Amino acid sequence: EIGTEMIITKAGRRMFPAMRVKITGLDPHQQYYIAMDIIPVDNKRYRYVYHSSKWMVAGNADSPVPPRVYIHPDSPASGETWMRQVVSFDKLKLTNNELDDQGHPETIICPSPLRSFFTPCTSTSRGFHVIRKECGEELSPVRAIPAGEGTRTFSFPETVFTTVTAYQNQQITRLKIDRNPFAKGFRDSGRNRMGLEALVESYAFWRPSLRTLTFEDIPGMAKQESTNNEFYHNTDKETVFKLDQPCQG
Amino acid sequence: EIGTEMIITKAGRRMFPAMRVKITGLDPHQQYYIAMDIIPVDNKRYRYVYHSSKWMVAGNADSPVPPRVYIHPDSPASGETWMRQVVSFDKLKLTNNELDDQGHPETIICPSPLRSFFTPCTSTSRGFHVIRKECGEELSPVRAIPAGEGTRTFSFPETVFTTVTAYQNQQITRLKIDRNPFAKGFRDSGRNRMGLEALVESYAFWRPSLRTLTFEDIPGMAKQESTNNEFYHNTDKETVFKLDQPCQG
DNA sequence: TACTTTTCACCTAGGTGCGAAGAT
DNA sequence: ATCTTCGCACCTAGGTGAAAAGTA
Repeated sequence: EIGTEMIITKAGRRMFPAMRVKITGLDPHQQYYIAMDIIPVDNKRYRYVYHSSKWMVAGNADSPVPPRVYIHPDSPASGETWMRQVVSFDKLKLTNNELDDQGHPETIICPSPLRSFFTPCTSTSRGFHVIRKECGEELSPVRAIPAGEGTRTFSFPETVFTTVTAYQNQQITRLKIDRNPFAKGFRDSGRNRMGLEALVESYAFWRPSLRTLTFEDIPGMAKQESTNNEFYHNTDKETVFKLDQPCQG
Repeated sequence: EIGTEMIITKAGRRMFPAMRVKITGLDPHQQYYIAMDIIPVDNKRYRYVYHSSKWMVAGNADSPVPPRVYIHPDSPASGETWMRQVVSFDKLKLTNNELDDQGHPETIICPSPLRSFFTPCTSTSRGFHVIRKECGEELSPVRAIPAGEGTRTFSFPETVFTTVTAYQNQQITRLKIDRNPFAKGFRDSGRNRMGLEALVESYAFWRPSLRTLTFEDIPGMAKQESTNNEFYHNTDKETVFKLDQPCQG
């Protein structure tokens, strides 16, 4: 699998594709928050080496950034509401601006390594959080998500990405231009489109466009789901950042 | 005062200007819904008579329409959140489509008289509802707002409007074009702009662009505020629809 | 040199009133 | 004849990557 790249800017840039999840097994009458954050895969910094088309370790990450949580704008809502349709995080934005969104952090999430010297490739993965709404308790974008009984976190190792300020891998640029409606202005009509389907296949992020959060034990929500959490402590980068295999040239 | 006009369409049309309110006196830690609906001023239907620039009674209204409530998208939220800034209903839309929004009535509100033969002038006024969030209770766009202890309704007689499918009073058209950014393409640069400030003054809807909902007794919220509710049972239309006094010609 | 920020043309998405066409 | 609907040009608002300019 190949980790994809996400642009980060000062003003905030959307992820593409956006995370979309289907939720099953909630208590229909219980209120829930749904939130998302991103966590670093390791404490390394990476740079893209063009001649080998590989991400290489290039030092250690910056000091950790204060936690930043994106609370889905429909929160809180009943389990029934959440389960009725696909939950999309398309309004979420990535930024490298530590200051600005302290005050009004509506739709902005902060990636861990910011203003890194080289292409920041301290790749991040996402955790999904489903929090039972307790009376009076309120979630804050600038506090970490409360761990414990009512919180359950899901993560998807294959949705790893690299934060960049400019795309490094040209195949990723092609995919973004081809799939993102807002980039239509850069599309090549006809030629240069060959192999795009194959490209999509090699990027796990794109392939199953929808992921499922399944709750089998609703009332307690105590049993923590561990979908490959070892992944995040994996020191072997090669399993995360496999070499791009050039598709056309 | 002169009642303004609002376009209604099948797809739904925003009100302009949108209702904006400031809320004071809520319990900061209590959760509240805020909702809005519109109610008919009387059961008459009106038509606009051009040569006299007046709205005249032209029969009775259609049978009443099922209640439709617009729940502010930020609902539910804490009193603190609601009071922090101005609450705007700019996403609310008016429609004459009874069927379509039964299923997904997110941002659509249904005016009482629909498909009326003449210009439907069964003017409607708005009620603002602030509902304390009870545990488990959920508000529905297709049910009437629950009356009683936790609900409090405000109404502003001066914000009466007439639902139309095409503007009748040309002065209102001028005001809309001049003030609504989305109608910029129809603006006359320079001339024809004289007297617009005076026009705004004569339309109560525009004048205080912000209204206040004040709660003096928070815990019970039992005392029902009656801001000129007699108005809505007033049979003298002349107090509602005064003659437009042509400003320029 | 190696990264980051800014600006820009080009899109999507959707809110305007107008005028022609449709409906009753 | 009177009202409603639809398509349209013209806006606002904002999401793209490219390329130029900035930074260290």
